[in-house]
Amino acid sequence: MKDFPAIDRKWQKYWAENKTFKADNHSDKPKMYVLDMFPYPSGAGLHVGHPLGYIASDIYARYKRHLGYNVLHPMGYDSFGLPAEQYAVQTGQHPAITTEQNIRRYREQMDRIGLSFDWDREIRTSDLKYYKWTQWIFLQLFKHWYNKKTDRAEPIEKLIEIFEREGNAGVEAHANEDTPVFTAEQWRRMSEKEKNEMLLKYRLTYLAETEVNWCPALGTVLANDEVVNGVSERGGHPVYKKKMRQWIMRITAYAERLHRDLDKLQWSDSLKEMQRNWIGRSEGAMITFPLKNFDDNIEVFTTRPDTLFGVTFMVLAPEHPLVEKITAPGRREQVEKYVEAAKRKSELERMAESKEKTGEFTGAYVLHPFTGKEIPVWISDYVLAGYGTGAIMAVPAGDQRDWEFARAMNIPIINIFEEQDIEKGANENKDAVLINSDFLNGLQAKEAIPRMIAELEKRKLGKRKIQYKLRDAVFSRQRYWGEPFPMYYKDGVPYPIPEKHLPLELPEVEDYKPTPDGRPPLGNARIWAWDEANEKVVDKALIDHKTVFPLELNTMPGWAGSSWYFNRYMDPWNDREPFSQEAVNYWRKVDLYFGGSEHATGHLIYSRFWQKFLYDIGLVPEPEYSVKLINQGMILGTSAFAHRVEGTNTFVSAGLKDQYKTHPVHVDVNMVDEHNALDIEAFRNWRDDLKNAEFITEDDGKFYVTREVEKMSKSKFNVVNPDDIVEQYGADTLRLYEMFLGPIQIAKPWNTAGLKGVYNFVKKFRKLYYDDQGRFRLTDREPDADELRILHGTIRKVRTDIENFDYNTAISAMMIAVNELTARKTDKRAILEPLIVLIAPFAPHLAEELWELAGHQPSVCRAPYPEWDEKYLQSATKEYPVSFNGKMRFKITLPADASKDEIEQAVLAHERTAKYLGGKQPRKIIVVPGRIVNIVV
RNA sequence: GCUCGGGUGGCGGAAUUGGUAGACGCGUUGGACUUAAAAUCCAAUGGGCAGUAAUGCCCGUGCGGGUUCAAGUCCCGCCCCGAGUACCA
Repeated sequence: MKDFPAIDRKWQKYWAENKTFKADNHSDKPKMYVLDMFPYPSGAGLHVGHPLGYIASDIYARYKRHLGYNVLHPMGYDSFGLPAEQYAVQTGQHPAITTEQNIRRYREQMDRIGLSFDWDREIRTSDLKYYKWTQWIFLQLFKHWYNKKTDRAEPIEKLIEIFEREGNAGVEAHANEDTPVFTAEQWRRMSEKEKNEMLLKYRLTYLAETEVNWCPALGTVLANDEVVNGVSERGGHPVYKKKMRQWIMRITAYAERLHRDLDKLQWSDSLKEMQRNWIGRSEGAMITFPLKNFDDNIEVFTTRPDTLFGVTFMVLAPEHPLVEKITAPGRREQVEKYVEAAKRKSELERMAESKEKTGEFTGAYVLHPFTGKEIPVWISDYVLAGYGTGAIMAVPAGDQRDWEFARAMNIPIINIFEEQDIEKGANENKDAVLINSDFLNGLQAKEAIPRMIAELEKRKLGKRKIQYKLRDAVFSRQRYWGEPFPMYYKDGVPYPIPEKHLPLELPEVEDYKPTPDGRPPLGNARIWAWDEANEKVVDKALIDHKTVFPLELNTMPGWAGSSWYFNRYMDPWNDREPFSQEAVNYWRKVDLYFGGSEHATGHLIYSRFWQKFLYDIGLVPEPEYSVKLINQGMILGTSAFAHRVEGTNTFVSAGLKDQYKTHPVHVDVNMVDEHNALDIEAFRNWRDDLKNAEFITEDDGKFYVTREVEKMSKSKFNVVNPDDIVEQYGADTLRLYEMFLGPIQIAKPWNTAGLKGVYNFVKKFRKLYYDDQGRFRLTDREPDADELRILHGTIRKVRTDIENFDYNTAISAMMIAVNELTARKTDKRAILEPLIVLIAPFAPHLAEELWELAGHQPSVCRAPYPEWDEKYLQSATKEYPVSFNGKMRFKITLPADASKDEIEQAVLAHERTAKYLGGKQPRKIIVVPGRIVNIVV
């Protein structure tokens, strides 16, 4: 018998040479698209946690191939990214080289696990042939606008036509807030520059001076999902608000559809909920408050228009554009000081101080739209500039934050709720009955809100409004290692490079750092200007020339390439379009997507947005590319700790540590055995400072460590490398064990000791096919009823479990079957051959080996799963509901072909029946043809 | 704080959605084989009580109530853990 690693190598080589997993774009078989989120190839390589999702999807893909599907199961690399660039800054090595090395390592590790990818379709986002089309899609976004009337993206030419015909008054678009109204005549009189600037306010990707998350340490802006708790997700550096001219994606145009279509998705509740929260849809009203002594109004958004009569003050965000204009001369100094201070604070500081409410009175007043009463206008940083209008109507009786502010600033509070004590806090309960509220008196929020909105709309004081938390996504990064924007600037206005000249290739630079004057790294590129007349990239020294213009210096963010890659896999060789209509109409969408939930508010929302855009412009046939998604949970590390006696170089074993004052030290898990005993010699040699360490051992002379579950990471010395496992036990054992650990959706700790169980199973499984002399042997004898029951019961269980991704219980079922068949010394082909196919998705290497030994063509891909169903139907078990006097009481499980007598006997024997009848004999037991058992008492 | 998950042996986890709780695996204990160890195989393994024994009984799914012939599963009220989010008006 060959050892397992030898079998692995044999079949991995076979699959690669025969392109066993090549998917065809033309097939009569039903199609199945199984996709993993592609990885960023980092320098550290894969640890045992990474392949979890790949193994899970691989099992599904292989299983579906057995069932006769044409399976598309591709893999690639999200290969633009920060680490390669940071490495380049330090060493001067081109990021492409680092990336190439890392990819090679990833590929090697994936191959060793026996993953059935169609490598002919491999894509890399940093590949010229790929990012050509990322740039192309960017240009399409630039060339489209969002028409609210048709609720979809439309070509910008159509908008220009409308402008020329009738101006923009009748246009309902998702456009910038500050877009002025103009007539057709005004439009025609605009200069080219003015026209372009106007159109920019409508385009789905636009250039705008906006407040962005600026991270000085990384030298770049960050999208909202890249800022976590006020610091950068990568590196944890402080993040500040800063105004910059940036490319922005108008994702808010799709907010409603992104929200609405979540209902169509078979994602986990938590994932959908995360996206819902991120989109943050809330229904309410826009209300206009006229300013006293000014021509302007203050507009606010509120979800509680019913509390309008409780307003006692207004609050503007410090950044609100009206602040400067309306501040009274006597208040100017304090207000300016407050605004300055707010600007200087980092996100983190602003959050840290969130407990205490601060603010300043502007000296201005608005008039209450119904009562006409004067209401003071304040500024405070508890109102966010980026949400709603950046201004609120404050109702201290109904909103806790307003209540706190009112208390802090000594502003009066009007109670507008019946029988509610608002001495200690606001009443946010919507069931409270309104008082002091004119025509709303006596109503609850449920009726009062629509009443108030109707009244506001009637009097033209406000209107119904749906507000989203989702903001337009900043798309510019001040980095080198990303897709260049195919844009150049003429007269300060952006122009696209003609599509036929794509890709705009990333230029060489001498230095990957930003330029000395603070421009992005592409500022270091010499050949980086666009010659409009000759339509080519030229030396930027020529920029003085009339037809040569500067190119964009920013690059696209990491999520650009990952927002459409799933479509590219369908037709990755295409160099005339991103993918052919034929291919995309055949594969349509991803049938099953595997990935981590950490992408909920990043990749998974941006890619849905791009898919909807591509759908609008007729490039893809589905508005959602991934209806079914499985989130695999993380595999955690089990860290080991030795306990050092404080102030000494003496370590004390776990059982004795309570007798000393100690602190824990991470120990490399590879130096600890499965009983938690430490290899003291290895530990001493691990680091210089441990050479002379002393050890207080336990009575058995051993030194024990303590264990704790943490994230798997190099710095915690708890990383387990899949290569080591594969080398020792074979790939099949690793695959089975990762799946056996628990449900794939749940985070669970890795424990190498448990491997033994599945390794035994793999060995036992193989042993079934060999006689006592170690010869492969299958006989053609007829199987008996027991053997058939075991086989088909297992087939049923494993099949339903795979369909539900309950791989751990599927493996349990196979373990039971193998134990039972071993006990019976089964050697029949009719039983053991189907079993090979059953285990093949989990343990493909062993399955191939046995399948070949059994005399079949290699590659179990064409094994006849469906044929077995009939046999299964004959021998499977069924559930029989049992009722007492017609009322259903319980169910018994028996073979599907059980006779009437057998069922009667089973019911009588059933312990619970006897219990329920209290020892009485049933008058009669009726077994009805519909397989319902009725007991007449 | 809010939202969504989840609490089952020493451990990872099962339980066909209201029907014999603890499948399967690890670990542990005992046994077989062996000069010995490893490997392998067999048996036991939630807790308690009674019995020489086969076996029988009681208690047990975070806590307290409830519905039901029957609750890990459903309802009400708590406690704890995890994830996301954070002054979103």
